[in-house]
Amino acid sequence: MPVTIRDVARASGVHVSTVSRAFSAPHLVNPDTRSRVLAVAEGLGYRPNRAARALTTGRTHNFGIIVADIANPFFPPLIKAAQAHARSRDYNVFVADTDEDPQVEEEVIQTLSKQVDGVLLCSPRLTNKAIERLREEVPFVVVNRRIRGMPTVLMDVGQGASLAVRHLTELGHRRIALVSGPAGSWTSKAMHEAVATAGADAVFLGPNAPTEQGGITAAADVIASRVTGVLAYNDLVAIGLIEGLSERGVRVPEDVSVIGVDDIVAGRLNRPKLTTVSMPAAAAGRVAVDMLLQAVDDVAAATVTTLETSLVVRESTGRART
Amino acid sequence: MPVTIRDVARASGVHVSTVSRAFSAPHLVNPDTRSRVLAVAEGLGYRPNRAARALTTGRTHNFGIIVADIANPFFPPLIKAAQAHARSRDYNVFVADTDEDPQVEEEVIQTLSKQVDGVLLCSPRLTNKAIERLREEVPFVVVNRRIRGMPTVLMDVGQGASLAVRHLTELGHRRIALVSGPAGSWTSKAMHEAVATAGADAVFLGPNAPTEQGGITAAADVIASRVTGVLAYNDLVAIGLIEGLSERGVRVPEDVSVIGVDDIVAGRLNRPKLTTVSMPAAAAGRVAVDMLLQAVDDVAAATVTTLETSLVVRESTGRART
DNA sequence: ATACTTCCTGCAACCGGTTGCCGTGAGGAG
DNA sequence: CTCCTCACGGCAACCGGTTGCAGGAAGTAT
Repeated sequence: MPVTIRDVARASGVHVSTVSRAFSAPHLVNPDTRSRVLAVAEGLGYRPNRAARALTTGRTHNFGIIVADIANPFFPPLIKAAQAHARSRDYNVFVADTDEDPQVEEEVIQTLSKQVDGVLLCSPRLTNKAIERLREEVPFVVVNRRIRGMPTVLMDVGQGASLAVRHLTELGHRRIALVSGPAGSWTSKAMHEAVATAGADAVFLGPNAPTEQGGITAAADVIASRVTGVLAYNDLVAIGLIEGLSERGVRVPEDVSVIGVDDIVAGRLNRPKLTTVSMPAAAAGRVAVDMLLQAVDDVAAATVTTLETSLVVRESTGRART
Repeated sequence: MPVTIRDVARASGVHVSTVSRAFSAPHLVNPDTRSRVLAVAEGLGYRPNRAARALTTGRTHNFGIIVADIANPFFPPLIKAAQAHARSRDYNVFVADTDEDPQVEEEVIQTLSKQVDGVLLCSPRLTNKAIERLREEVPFVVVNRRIRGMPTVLMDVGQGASLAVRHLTELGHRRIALVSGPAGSWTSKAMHEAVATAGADAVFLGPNAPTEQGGITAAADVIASRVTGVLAYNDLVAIGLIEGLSERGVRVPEDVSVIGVDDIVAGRLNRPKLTTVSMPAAAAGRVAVDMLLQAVDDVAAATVTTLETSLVVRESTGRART
């Protein structure tokens, strides 16, 4: 029922190969013939079948984006930017949610591998080994995780953490806590290292769940540690922490300053408005797609792009009481 | 380089058609042969190419989900649920963001049409006419918009609005405002009608931008209208409204009760925690995929599924002052 | 022993495009 | 006028699978 290239050929009195070339190799066909063919195609409502084309060209013009949890507010802006950028390059994108399950992640990569030219792995949960192996089947670009020899886009949370600590010390805070996230994540490590070397008197609290509840729970530890400035693993934790502190009569920012990471919408809506390390998620999405486009024809390239983060000062940080 | 069905055939000494059947029609091949073929395939790391398969079967085993804005917190849970459900039925999903642009929406549908078995249109911005036309090319299921003769999943905001109004009247509020959203949206109309017939003394304020800023701006109108209960177009508006009211010295819920719609994360994080009409987004995603699966082989079906909403009472509503 | 099933497998066409190769005819050079 | 070049477009094979058809082998009924 759908109109194919042969219908167009028949209707315009040329061979299918000519129709094909009219679309994908214009310089090889007489301008008059071409415009006639295009007119007929238009009239018939013909659209080239990309899947069929992929069969011979080996280019699907599709990408895959794999994330652990679409509903995590950190990812949608990244996906949105990546998708928009891909579209501008005439690529469509599959999006798959692995529900934090490495097993699912592997399966998804498998089923996607033949229908895409490359995959964006956002904070993958698979082991390095598994990723190396799957790389044989489809090109990857990894976001927010360091894997040797693989094209990578990193958002420099370490640098962001330094910014945050500097901001706190400039406000006069001497004792600072890092309320960290799950043990062993790349992000946690980078933050830990940055805070440790930032030259302040630092205490490390955690691991904690990377959620609002994790922050609420951590409030007691923060109070016990007698710090006046806190850098939280992410905005959700920061928001929970502020809530936990206020339940215990500690005020933000009057008594304790709190900084989050991610700059999600909820932080801007929070009262006090959250001071936070803003992640260049949209930029990361675009860069990753660019690297994917490059990886498509130049398999060897294994660049590492590191994106700067920035500090957004709002209302949850203030001068230390003297 | 990737291993094909012919490689497997050669390596296991059978014809390609036998390999094909070993995978997709097991009952047609001798159990011994089958297990031998599967073993060889496994050893070679063979994966059937779904795109190639689609060419002959006419089933791509892909769906498309089209939304106006992935970053709108309402959509990710829906996408997540739809994707997970689709995966359990062995379907992959494309996700496309149209940036609220009907033109882009149409283009995206066009390029996707041949690579998917159906498309989920979430709150489409296209005209009915355009959608009817595109329907010729690919089956649709429409979410959150009413289009005659088309499979549809609706979340009953009207019923949710009734719930909200009833909650307010039970708390003793006599004058109620509906702070509506953009003019002409299906949602706005449904809410308007529900509030108008809910039997309270109602005033209608708007149209407003469906954002936090829209809510802040509407605060003045709300105060001027001397209501004590408000139903906002969505949670963002409600949060903005609460902020706008508090800037003007009006307290929530002591002076005015506010109810939102959507139940986004930010509402739960807000202070006061937002009372809201919760939308069954995940259920909608699952149901929509089920309808899509059905539409794939039974083009005629044009069911309308309406999902109930529920009221989540938190802290932004309270008893009217007597 | 013959005829009829049933089960299994091979053959080859086909899905919708792409592309290397070749033939044709027009135009330019000599 | 002849020869060469080259732009154009047709032919057919191919991409990786699927599937209707047919045929051979084995089993069963007569």
